[in-house]
Amino acid sequence: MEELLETREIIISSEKLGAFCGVNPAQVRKDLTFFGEFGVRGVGYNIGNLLHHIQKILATDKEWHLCIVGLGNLGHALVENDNMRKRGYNFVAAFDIDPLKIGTKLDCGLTIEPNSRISVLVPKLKIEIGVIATPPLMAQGVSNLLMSAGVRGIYNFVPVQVRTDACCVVENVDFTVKLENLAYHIGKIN
Amino acid sequence: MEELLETREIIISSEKLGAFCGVNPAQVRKDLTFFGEFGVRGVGYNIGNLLHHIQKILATDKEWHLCIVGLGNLGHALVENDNMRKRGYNFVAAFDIDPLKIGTKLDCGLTIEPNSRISVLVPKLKIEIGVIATPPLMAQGVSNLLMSAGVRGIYNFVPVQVRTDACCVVENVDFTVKLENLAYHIGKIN
DNA sequence: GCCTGTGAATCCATTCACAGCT
DNA sequence: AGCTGTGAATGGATTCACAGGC
Repeated sequence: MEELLETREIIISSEKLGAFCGVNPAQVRKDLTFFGEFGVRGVGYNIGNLLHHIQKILATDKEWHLCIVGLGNLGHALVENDNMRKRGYNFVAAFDIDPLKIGTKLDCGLTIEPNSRISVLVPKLKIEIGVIATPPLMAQGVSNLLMSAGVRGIYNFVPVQVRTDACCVVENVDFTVKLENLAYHIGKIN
Repeated sequence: MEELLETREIIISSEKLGAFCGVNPAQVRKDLTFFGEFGVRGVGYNIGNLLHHIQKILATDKEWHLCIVGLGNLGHALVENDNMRKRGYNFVAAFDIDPLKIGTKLDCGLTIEPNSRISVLVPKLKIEIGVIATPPLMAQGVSNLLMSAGVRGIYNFVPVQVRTDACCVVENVDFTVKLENLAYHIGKIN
């Protein structure tokens, strides 16, 4: 989306927007009007303006504070991932229970804290989203810690279903799901 | 799903199956009958039998050969991930261009090979799926290499849209998509 | 009686087509 | 004339409800 700003155009039609991301122009308009009227009839959508509104809607106009729990390879990969940072998702704390890891400084500047500090650091650093990449058995316990510390959402990379209360949203990631898609499609072709 | 095998039950009803994964019982039946008649009227579905059929359908009854390209933190996390291995997705080769990494032995037993060996190792090891976790600029080049080497699917962890020919399926992973979901929901609540 | 398999009914998302604004 | 916003039409997926087999 940001790419569009780099073209010299100021205005874009639902037609072009649709072509750009592979959907029907009517779809684009329906979706957009669900949130408000951002276009001008007979003209189109102001790109900068539209982007601003979308950011508002997706709440990507603000900077989010995240923490990572569990610094195995995956945990590391996530904290160092600057794609997230670029989009406004900033890791401001890192937790683990391994005494060997605690105190270690990460490339991104964070120092690994013990899980026991979750309850104090989450409120202090205004952490809204907890990302978990722990061993499976720890996932539920860590989630509970995060929730009672006041986290509003949990991004779960552990292949385990995590139970939460209503005030906390969960998104699960399971790498094998998309692999199954691939496998299914490949299997169908031959 | 496998978890169900561990319960003492042998037979399960569409009702319970639905409850188990949060869908309507009729949905369960419709979906299953699409592929065949696996249940017994008045009784239910034999769990072991059903699992077998599903594995057949999803082609998870066979062992898949994968390779990883790009061994940063994420690449490491993926190859070492035994959740994939358990489900039949086995990494049988690892590639990188960094001369410092080439020749290194990974915990999983693989030795990192230079990208230049992709074209020979993919056919030799019968690799069907290539997983890419390289820097963004390399992603397209690596994909081309993989495709011409005969890979049937690409699992793309790089935040870049990769073009492929029809004979090759792509699945893209972007960690920020689910973060946007979280952010949107959290934003709506308060 | 119980639970599957399935046509019919319902719901929801996508698309069409046009009225209305610039 | 051009393009948005939107009711109406379409189509696909979900759910209902019951016939058929255990």
